[in-house]
Formats: sequence, structure tokens, C-alpha cells
Amino acid sequence: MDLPAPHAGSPEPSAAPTPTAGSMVLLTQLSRVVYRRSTEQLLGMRLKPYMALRYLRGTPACAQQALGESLMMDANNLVLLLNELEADGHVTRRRDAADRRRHIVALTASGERALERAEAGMNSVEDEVLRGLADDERATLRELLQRAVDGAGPDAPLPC
Amino acid sequence: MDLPAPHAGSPEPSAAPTPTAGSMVLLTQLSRVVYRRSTEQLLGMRLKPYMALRYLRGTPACAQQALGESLMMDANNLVLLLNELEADGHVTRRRDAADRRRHIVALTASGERALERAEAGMNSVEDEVLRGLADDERATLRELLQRAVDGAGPDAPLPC
DNA sequence: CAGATGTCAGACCAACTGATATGC
DNA sequence: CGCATATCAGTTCGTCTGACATCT
Repeated sequence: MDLPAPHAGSPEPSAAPTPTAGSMVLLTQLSRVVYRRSTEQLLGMRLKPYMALRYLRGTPACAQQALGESLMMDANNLVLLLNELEADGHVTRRRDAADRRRHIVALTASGERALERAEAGMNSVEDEVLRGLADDERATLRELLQRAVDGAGPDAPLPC
Repeated sequence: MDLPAPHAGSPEPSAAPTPTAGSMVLLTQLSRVVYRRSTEQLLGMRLKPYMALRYLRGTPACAQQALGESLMMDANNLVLLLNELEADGHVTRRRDAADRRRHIVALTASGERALERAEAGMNSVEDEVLRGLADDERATLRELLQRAVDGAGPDAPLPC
């Protein structure tokens, strides 16, 4: 019971050939499903802008750098993303008075509205992706994922 | 420089504004960590070839199509991947005698060796990524992911 | 013939690398 | 001056689209 062995004529998956490494494969496959289903049509935006907006709601005045770290995007890529979001009026960038090299990013009212819409779409994606799991199992999964994300970075802890 | 730690003192950044949609974000972020850590140097190959080889070990005589479905890759992309693997001597492609349109893909001894090496690397990746989880929690996570993949994958991967 | 399977080439998109400007 | 932050340009990578060949 290791690999998908999806349907029809698959022979018996037989003994467990790989007891451990499978989780990473499953994780990768599932995240691909999420990506494929998170269409612009459904969310009103792509997955990454959604994640950025979501972070910004939880962190009202956020340095650009911290955003990049949290989303595990490098600074270059983030610039492009923020350019788009700013052009759409979903975020604002202003200089940090204390350190004028920095930009402080903040969610606008428009961004908040867009986020709410996207969130509704993501809820439906989650519902499809986690269709095989009961509610309490979903909660468990969520908690385990959260703990894994919190603990995953060995060579790069950086609080802000 | 990867990781978050956005929240300061409290486990919950605020009064649970989004109890649900978060799982998909966490999943996406975690899978990014996995991808970043699954370097060619560590595995001896990339992540996708690894997943393909892994599936082939569990399904000795596999139609190319089934492989693509299981890995959620489209056929085009798969061709390129198999070309590489075949050039490296890790897999063989032969015509299916029963239906000569099909190719039967099989793992070679060389491929099996490469897979074992990659698996060792993936185990260490898993160990880093899941550092924050105890053994029984890892097992639970694994099972939940498996069930989610089983439930989400075959039924509605793509509208055609 | 229509439909399925696999192959390839070119377009397209997301990500990384390097160089530049500004401020500490 | 060296270091940090943000930006942009160019390149590279992975994926998707479309045309084609083979076979049932």
C-alpha cells in the first residue's frame, strides 16, 4: 500500500518497498493537484498572489523581505509579484521612515476584498482535494502541516 | 534563508481568520521546501525522475500512460523524462505485443541502483522537512496524505 | 475511417542569476 | 568604504500547445 496503483489491471503492490520516503512524494503530488485546481478563474488570481495577500492580512505592516521569507520566494521574484498586486491596487508599498532602504507593504481595502473572494475559491479547492478525509482528519492534517512548516528550516531561521 | 517565523509571541497570529483554506497554503509551502532540498547532488537525480523510477519499481510492467496518470504529468512531458532515463540506462521501453501502439516501461538493474541511492537522499530530506514531527505523527501524516491523494487524484485530475 | 498512443518542436510561464541604484 | 535592500534585465527551467506518425 505504498504507491497509488490507481485502477484496473495493476498487479498487487505487494510488500512495502519504501516505508519512509513516500511522504515527500505524496506531498509533491498533492501540491500539484492543488496547483492545477487553483485556477485564476476560480480564485480571481493565481495561487502565489493569494498566498502573499493572505500573509499580509495577518501582518499589516510588513517588510518586503519578511514577506519573501515567509513565502519562500526570493526577493527578485517577489518584486514582480508585488508590481502586479500594486498595479491592481491590492497592496501599497511605502518607504520605511526608519530605514529608507526598506519598503513596507500593506493590504488595501481592494486587496482585502479580492482576498476574501480568493479564499472562498480556495475553500472549494480544499474541499475537493481533501474529499477523502473526514473533518477531524482534515484538522489533524492541517495541524501536522503547520508544525512541519514551522520546524522545517534548519539553516535559515529568521524571525522578524 | 527560507523560513518563516512570522508570528511573534502567540501561536495564532490573530483570531483564526481563516480556519480552513490554510491547509492548501501549508501544503504548497511545504512542497516547495521539499523541492528546494531535493537537489541533484543529494539524490543523484531530480525529483521527478525519482518519482517515476519509484512508481516503476512498484509496477514492473507499466504502460507509459499509466505512469503519466499516476505522476499527474501529461504525456508530452513524460516522453522527455523517459528519454533521459532511457539514455541513462535506468529504464527500458519496449512495444507492447498485444497493442503495438503502447510502450511498456520497465526498470533496469541500473535504475534500481540509482533509485536506492536517491531513496536514501529522500529519506534525509524527509527527516529534515518533518523534523518538527514525532514518528507516530509522521506516520499519521503519511496516511492522511495517502488517502487524500487516493481520493483526489483519479476522480478529477483534468477536464478534457 | 475514427480513436488511441507516443513523439517531437516551438511557445509559454515561472524561477533563478547578475548587474545596478539607493540608503545605511 | 562595505553591507543591505530593492529593482530590473537576461537566462534557464519546467510545463503546455499543436502537429505528426503509428497502430487498432
